[in-house]
Amino acid sequence: MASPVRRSRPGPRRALTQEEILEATLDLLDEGGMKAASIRGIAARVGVAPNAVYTYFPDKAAVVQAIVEHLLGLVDHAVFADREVPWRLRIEALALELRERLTAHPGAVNLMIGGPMNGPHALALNERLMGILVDTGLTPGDAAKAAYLLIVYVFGSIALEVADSGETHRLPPEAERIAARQAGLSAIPAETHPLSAAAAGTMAGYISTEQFMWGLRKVLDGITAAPIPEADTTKALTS
Amino acid sequence: MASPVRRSRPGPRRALTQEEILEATLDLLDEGGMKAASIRGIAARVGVAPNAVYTYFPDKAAVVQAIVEHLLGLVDHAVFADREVPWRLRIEALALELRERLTAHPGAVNLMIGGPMNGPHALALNERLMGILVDTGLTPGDAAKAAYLLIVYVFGSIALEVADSGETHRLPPEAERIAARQAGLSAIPAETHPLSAAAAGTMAGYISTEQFMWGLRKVLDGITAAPIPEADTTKALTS
DNA sequence: ACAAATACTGTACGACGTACAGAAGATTGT
DNA sequence: ACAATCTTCTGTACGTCGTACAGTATTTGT
Repeated sequence: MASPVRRSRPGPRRALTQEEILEATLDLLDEGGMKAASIRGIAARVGVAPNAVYTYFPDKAAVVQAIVEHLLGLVDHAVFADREVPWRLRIEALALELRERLTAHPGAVNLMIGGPMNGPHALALNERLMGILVDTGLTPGDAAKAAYLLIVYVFGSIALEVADSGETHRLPPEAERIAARQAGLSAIPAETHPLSAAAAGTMAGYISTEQFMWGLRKVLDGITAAPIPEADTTKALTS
Repeated sequence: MASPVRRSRPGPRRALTQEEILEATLDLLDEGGMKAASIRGIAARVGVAPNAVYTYFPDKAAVVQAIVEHLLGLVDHAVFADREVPWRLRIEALALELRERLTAHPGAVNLMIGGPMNGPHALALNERLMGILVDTGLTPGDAAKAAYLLIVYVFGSIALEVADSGETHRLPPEAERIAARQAGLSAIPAETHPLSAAAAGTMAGYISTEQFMWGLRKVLDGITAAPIPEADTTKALTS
């Protein structure tokens, strides 16, 4: 064993902390989008030479991963542990919280989808979701599958939502984005796409909170619904 | 009006086509991942100077967008138009087809989530899904919402699946990826995360076809399930 | 034959991630 | 107290990226 607790090692004191770098990165991400969050930009903002960042993180991918973890850590799971609250409410609140936290930093969402979500906070989220789901009587196996289904839905919604606004670093208000979609969708030719043309109004709201909640409730309905026996089409498809 | 059909304009004949460039890009994407699909790499592969690519596309973003459209275009929607087939089967087959087409090019999936999916093929997919859903008796409004729910689920699943494997340009076989996840998840501490630790086996299969189909069926169950009246928690949440 | 329009090449710029070498600073053993 | 040692940072540099600019070659319509 080496020295059990090394209070300090020889060498100058660090001018920064990992947190300071992450804060700076998040600021840059919010102000200028993904392309502004460069190693050189981060270094400039915290006032060091570009390569000094490599003292704190081995490479840029590590910074990105840490940012993702940092953001997931902002979600206070404990709030949703109260078993007095109906379980659907707990999940809906957790999903909304996640959506708010993440859409506040659109640039970071793309980074999140760019790599595996293995970190401790991602695991904690899984544990929290499973905890709520087993309370409903689901078996651990089904609870895990349902937890992932919810994760896929929430993160998929968020990813498609921020992607819809393109490279913007700060999402415009929801009403504005819906109006922009409305304008774009008004050009749908009714001859070739009658259904979409008729539902253009609804489609403009694909990225709305209302659609998010609607879909979430359908997912929750599906999780609790009795299985449909004749719907097992596995054999027909994998032939 | 200018000349209605300009067969050819002055200037040398083009040495390439947009399709050739897209093919080359897709090849590079498959061989070397996102970072290999550079303008310079594409140009080298088709045998021109880097900036010659700008004759066919205004910038790299346009190439990316075209790639996404190209991939979506590979999905043959017409196959799923047959109303004789049960609607759940049609949607499941369409979802599986999409998943297969897209996971075949993991590098392209990240690009897809990076920008809005406005193209004609994305719209065609929406129209196709709505067509199947209105066949079940859904109103056009609900059909649109349900179509987007399905899109979110399918693309979210795919995005998380390819993200789980990191930067690999070609996805390893499913069994291999599951085993890798299993190994990683075996380190979950049972004291702090008892549920996850107990369900590690199921969690390893989060990226499996089985989980994909399980979730899809739950979503379909949710879409067809009778609404749960007391589950309307909107007021409690938006207070 | 000539002028106009187009497709390409050559070159170059700024920004990126990051490797390498060296200088400055803080702690340790003596 | 001093020197050895280890760490943190700076300076510099390399290779790669997207792409702007100017020039050259090729095809067309007149």
